[in-house]
Parts: sequence; structure tokens; C-alpha cells
Amino acid sequence: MAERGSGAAARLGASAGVDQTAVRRANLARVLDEVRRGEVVSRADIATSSGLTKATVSSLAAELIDRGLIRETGLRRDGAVGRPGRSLELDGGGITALGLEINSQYLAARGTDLAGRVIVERRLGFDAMRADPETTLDRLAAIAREAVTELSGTGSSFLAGIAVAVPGLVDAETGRVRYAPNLEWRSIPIAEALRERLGDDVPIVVDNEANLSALAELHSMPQPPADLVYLTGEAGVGAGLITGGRLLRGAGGFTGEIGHVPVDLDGQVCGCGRRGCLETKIGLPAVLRAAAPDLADQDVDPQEQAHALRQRAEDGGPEAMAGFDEVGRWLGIGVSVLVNLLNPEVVVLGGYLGTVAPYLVPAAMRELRERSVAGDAAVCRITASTYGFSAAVRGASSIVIEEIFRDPLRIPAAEKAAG
Amino acid sequence: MAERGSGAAARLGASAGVDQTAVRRANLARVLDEVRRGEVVSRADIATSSGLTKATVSSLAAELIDRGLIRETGLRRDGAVGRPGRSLELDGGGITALGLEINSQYLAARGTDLAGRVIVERRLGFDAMRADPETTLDRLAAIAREAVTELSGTGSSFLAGIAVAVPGLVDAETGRVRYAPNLEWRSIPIAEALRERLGDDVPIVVDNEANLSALAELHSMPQPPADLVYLTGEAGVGAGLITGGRLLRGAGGFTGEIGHVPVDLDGQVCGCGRRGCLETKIGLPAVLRAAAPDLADQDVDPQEQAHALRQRAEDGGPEAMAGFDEVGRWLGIGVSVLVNLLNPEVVVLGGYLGTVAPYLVPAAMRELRERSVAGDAAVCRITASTYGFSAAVRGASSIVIEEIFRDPLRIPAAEKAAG
DNA sequence: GCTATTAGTTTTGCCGCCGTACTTATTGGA
DNA sequence: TCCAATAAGTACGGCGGCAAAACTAATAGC
Repeated sequence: MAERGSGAAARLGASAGVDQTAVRRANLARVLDEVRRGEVVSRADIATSSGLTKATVSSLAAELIDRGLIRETGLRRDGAVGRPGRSLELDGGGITALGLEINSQYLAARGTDLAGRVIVERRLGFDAMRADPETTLDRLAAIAREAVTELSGTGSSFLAGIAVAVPGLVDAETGRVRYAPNLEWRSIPIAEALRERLGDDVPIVVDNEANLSALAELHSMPQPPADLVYLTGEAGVGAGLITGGRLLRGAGGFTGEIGHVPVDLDGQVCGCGRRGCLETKIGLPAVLRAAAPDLADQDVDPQEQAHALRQRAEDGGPEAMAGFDEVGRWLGIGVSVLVNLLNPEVVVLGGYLGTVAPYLVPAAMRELRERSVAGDAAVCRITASTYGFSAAVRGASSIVIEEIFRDPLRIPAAEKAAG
Repeated sequence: MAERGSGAAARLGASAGVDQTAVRRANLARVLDEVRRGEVVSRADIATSSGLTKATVSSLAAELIDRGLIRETGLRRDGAVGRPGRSLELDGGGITALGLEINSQYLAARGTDLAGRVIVERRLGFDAMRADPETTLDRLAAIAREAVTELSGTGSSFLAGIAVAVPGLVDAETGRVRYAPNLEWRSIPIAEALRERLGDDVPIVVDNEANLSALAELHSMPQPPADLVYLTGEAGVGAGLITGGRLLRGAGGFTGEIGHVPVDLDGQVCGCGRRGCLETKIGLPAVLRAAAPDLADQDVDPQEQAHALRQRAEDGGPEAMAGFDEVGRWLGIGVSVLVNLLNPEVVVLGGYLGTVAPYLVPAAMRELRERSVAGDAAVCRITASTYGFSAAVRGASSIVIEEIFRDPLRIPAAEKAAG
């Protein structure tokens, strides 16, 4: 038995009775999803695996083809008797999505088509802390415009949306950044600002960098788990939480703030003014102090610091190894909090934590195994990010694509040729 | 834009294409929900508030009446011009649900009808730790049988399901208790055992006590929030987490285990063997030691201890007040972890924490406000449980009822009179 | 008793899935 | 070469279910 009632829908108050277009929508999504995840699929395959009839699948496939989402490739000749199936695959070359990222060190853009093929990729070093928000947004809009041009370059294409990743607390409903410590931004209406600069014919959404990275990592897996935690570490430490297959957003969108969970009340003073926050134990500055003191205090790109740190680990100096072991233990303590509360299937380490993951995970796993209340049943694996520092932009572009997979009707049908 | 794709459904693999009965189901649920939450509602009211047409609502209402879920009461005479509406209200006198609870100190049962009217209520002191699981389940089954008889006593009624609350880690999929520390149970297949004893014509589900309490508290609110945390304190400390309107279950169902989050690594040794778990700070034994040392170490019902403790607080002795202040601070630290990670709208204190809530909340709120990373925007209210120690059984019976509200088609339609 | 107003039902139409029958394309054996 | 056998995909009728509009029903106010 499940929980809640018609819940969220009902609380939205008025409007929105369900009609059969909802059925169509769900089944279109179902077929599209089936095409995406199978390498070679025929209508008949989809019919058996989805429980829909062949006739219905035919009609759904025809509509998806009409909207440019899938296409027929050749016949499937596998030597079996009977009429060979006509295999379907993702089309979507004309359907594009743009992801943007604002980071304290750089601005980035990534444009893909429906199948995830990268069409544009830009990354521009930019010190957002020295520039004011207006200037930063001007630069970002300029990059976005270039990217949009390139996306539409190869013929008539449909830009489905733009998503922006920001390192801070974001109100995803309104697309406003409430507070971004590394940028020193407070209450900046990003979505609105970009709509002013780019026009409002394309939907623009804004979300937290950790949330989007979590989605990117989720979709990088062959069998995406329903419960995943993405833990990112740079200057600060944050988490993107996916539970029950969806992002956990909470009442105001302020979730995953694990950096300031107190783990050692007598520990060092944190930037937030309190003592012993997890960040003071596993944040990049802390690790540099512990494992490579000579690299600390340099005002360089965290990504470069992470690589230097990894180099140090590979060299295997005793100081570095002891430092990593210590940090790994604290990481395990932090992860154990997440595991005991959320019971994820996997914890993905991003940012610098991902870069040096091999040197942290053993100690972390030891600590985690010891601290898991539910015992081995709840102990999950801890893996390094597959996308590293590009996870956030990837998440941004993929969230746009995923929305199409959730509701294929967003893509307009091809116009009927007259006469 | 939303996250994930067709996600969960797709991962379930085969079967389940969506057809129009899904639409019917959703709209029946919508209408039923509307009737439940409005005091007086006519079909026309529902049509305007739901966006469905009057004709559709009429048809839906007729079906709900046919299934005995709602009924027409008189006309609505409010002096307005026009034909008066025929008001609808919940019927469901013939539809019943049974909640059971296994606690280390007692066994309980609670049977209600669809509208939540209590028909049976039993509570039997029982020391489950001294009895073995078989005996306990025999006793529980006996109570359940009595309750079922009483439920069906008043004419032909339909028992929609049985739910069991257990203080421990539960695999809700299979209805098996994996580990219940206070009962010293390991891997007991509760659902199966009850099906053997009661027959398997009624669906039986098993869930964690904190989860069910969280649902009970959620439904006790006039405007149920989408994100709520229920924090229970007796011997141990646990949480039931509701996010996005649904229970957060995690990969294996082991969520909300906040009792052993380390908050003071140099603190006292906990029952789990580690130091400074939250439980050692705000568990009932700890509080008794801090605020009323003379009450500690007594092997009595926690509920009585809680009341004695509250009495102590009302008397206002300085020792007690200082103790409560200290515990309140640690409670605030624990809650801050939940708030920074999950950003709930409200935290409900259950168990003894609810009993003495007024004496803990001020200090806890102070600590929380100071530790909320997102500032005041994320600070939530902390309230005392409305149901106290009966929340779990209530949750158990209500989860059965809620499932009907989610899918009214579970209730069979009235048989057509022949000829 | 007539009109305006609001509630609820009936009718018709359309959408979308299902079941069945049919067409198409292939293998393999006579 | 031709004819099963087999499987893929399509065409068509049927039915469930919602929408829109027309219609009937019940009330207040004049």
C-alpha cells in the first residue's frame, strides 16, 4: 500500500482534471523510453515489453516519428523466421537543449540534441567573484547566444529549453538564486535576467549545481538507481539527493546542505562561524592542509588543485597517505549520516572528492560499514563521479532532455504539407 | 522542468501500459478527495474546483455512491437563488480498516471506517521482549480476530486491509522485520505469519512505527504539508520522513535512522558501541538522567516516565529546567541536520519528546535558527505530536484508508439486483 | 405565475486503447 | 518453385471515458 492521497495534485488547488491526453502522454513517453534504452527495438518488441497492443504501439510510434523524436532504421535481419521487424531508434537531431553553468571560476555552456550528442561545448575562465552579477549575466547570455546559433546552425532545429546550474541555494520555482556564498550573490533572479537578455520564447530553469550533477550522474548509469546521493566537494561541500527516482527538493528547495552538519563540536572554526562542520574536515582547503600543506593557501582553480592533490597521492608520500586516510574517515562519517537517513543505493563523489576518490574510499567504507545502523543491508557503494567537474553543465542540458522524455508532447508535430 | 523520466514505472520492466481506467481512477480519487476535504460539497462545486465538467463529475459521483464511498445528504439550502445543490459527504460506514501495533510494552489495535470513525480500539500491556515472536504474533492475531469481528459486527462490511506498525527496520515490500532492537527480533516475516493466522483474503502490510506515525501526523493537519519530519523519542530515537508528499523509503526501506548520528564524538558510549550518538543526548534515558535522575533506571512504561517527566517540568524545579534546556539544545542540533538535508516544512515531535515538547522547543528553535544554512528561509516550525503515543496505530489504520482514497476502485461496486 | 439563476442529466462527439482480422515479409521444407 | 509456418505491422470496429452543449429541475425574487 502506498502513502498519501492524490496529494500534490490536490494541493495545487483548482483545475487539472485528468483526461485521455494524459494517457496518450504517458504511453508516448513509455514507447520513447523503450526506444532509448534498447539498442535495437521493433514495434513488436515494445508491444510485448510494455503490455500495449501492437496496434497501439504502431500509432504511438507513428506520432513519435511525426514529431521527429524517433526514426525507422533498416529492417532487422537476424535470420529468424517470420517477417523481420523494422527497428526504431532515437532521432532528435533537430531537437536541442542548452545547459549553462555559473561557477566562481568559469562560465560554461553545453548544447546537445535529443540523443545526447554534444553539438556545442564552451568553457570560459571567468572570475565571477570580482565581477558583479549584471556583468556575469551579460557574459553568460553572450555565451548562450553563441551556443544557440551553433545549435540551430545545422538546419531547422527546435530548442526545447535552457537550464542553468548555480553553486548556491536556488528557488527552482522562480529561478532565483537566494544565496550563493562562493559568488557572494544574494537574491538574484537569474531566470528573469536571462529571459530579458535572450527573449522569453524558450523555457529557462535554474537549479542548484549539486542537484543537476546528481541527475547527470544518475543518467550516466546503465540502470539508474531510484535512490542516489551526489556529494560534491570543492571549497564547500554539498549534496544532491535523489530519492524515489526524483530530486528531493524540500519545502523551499534548500536540501542537501550537508557541509555544515556538525561532526566535531570541538573542531576547527568553519567559515560559517560554528565549529567542526563537515566542511572543515573534508572541504578542499582542509584536505590540502592535511595531505599537501604546501599546495594550500594558493588562490588557484580548485580543479587544478584537485589534480595536484591526486598527483601527490599517486606519488604515495607518507604524509599524503596519512592525510587521505584521515579525510577518508571523516568522509565516511559524513556519508554514514546520509546513509542512515536516506538509505541510498549509491553515493557518487564529485568535485575534488571524485578526483581523489580511490585514496579516500577505503577508509570511508570502513567507517561507513561500522556506522550503518541497518548493518550491511544498508551499506551502499561509494563511487567516483563519471563526469568530474563537468557534471553540473551536463546535468543542466540533460534535465531539459529528460523533460522531453517525460512529456514528448512538448515537441510540436511536423506541419502537414498542404494539398 | 521535472526530473527523471518515466523512471520507476519503466524500471519495473514489463507490463502495465496506461489505459483509460487510469484516468477514471485518478478522477474518482480526485472527486472523493474533494468530498473529504470540503465540509459541504455539491457536484457543481467539485466541477468548478476540479476543472472537470458537471457531467463527468455526476458520473464519477454516481460510481462512488454505488461503491459506498460517498452518499447524498439533503439539499443545500443557503438562500441563494437557483436550484440548490445536493450535498455529498463521505459514507464508507461499511468500509473498514484495521491498524495493529507491536510495541515492546504493549500490543494495540484500532479499527476505523472510511471516514476515520473509530469502531474498535484495544490496547493490551504485553512484554514482547520476554515472550518469543511466535507467542507475540499469536496474541496479536487473537486481538486482530476480535477486532475484525467487531468491525464486521454492524452489518455487512468490507475490510479493506490490515497494517502493522513495528518498532524496527522493516522491509515493507515483503512485510518482514529485519531488525527490531527493542524487541530483539531479527528477520521475522510478520506479514506472512499473520496471513497464516488470519487467512490471506485481506491485504496485510507492515511498516516502521516512525513511518506510520509520520503519516498519522501528516493527515491530522488541515493542510498536509508535502515535506514533514516526524521525530520520535523513547528508548531510541528515530524519524519518519515525508518528502514531496510521500514516505521516503530509500533503497531498502532503512531511512530515518537519526538516533546514531554522531553529534559529540567525545560523548558517552551509546548502546550501539560508538560515542556521542544523538540518542545518548536526547533519548529518554539520557533525559531522565539530565532532568530527573531519580526517575531513571526504572523499568517502567516509557509513557508513564514521560508523564512523570512532564510533571517535573511543570513543577519547574531548577534542575529539571536546566536539564530540559540542555536536551533542547541537542534536539536543535539533531533537527538542524534534518532541516539542512531535507528542508521540511514542519518537524513533529512524537513519543516522550512530544509530551515534554513545550520545555524543549524554545532551546531547540534557538539552536536551529543558528544552524540553518539557508537562514530563516529554511527554518521550520517544531510542533508536538497531536496523537502522542497512539500515533503509530493511527498511522497503521490510516494508511489502509489512504490507499482507498488513492484508488477508490479497490472497493467493489454494489452487486446489481437481479431482474 | 413568470423570469433569472443555478444544479444536475442526457446526448452527441471525439480521443485513445483493445481485440480481431488482415496484409506483408521472411524462413524453410516439399 | 511453391507453399506452409511464423512473425511484424496495419485496418477496423468496439468500448470506456471526458467534453460540450442542450435540456430538465428546483429554487429566489418579483
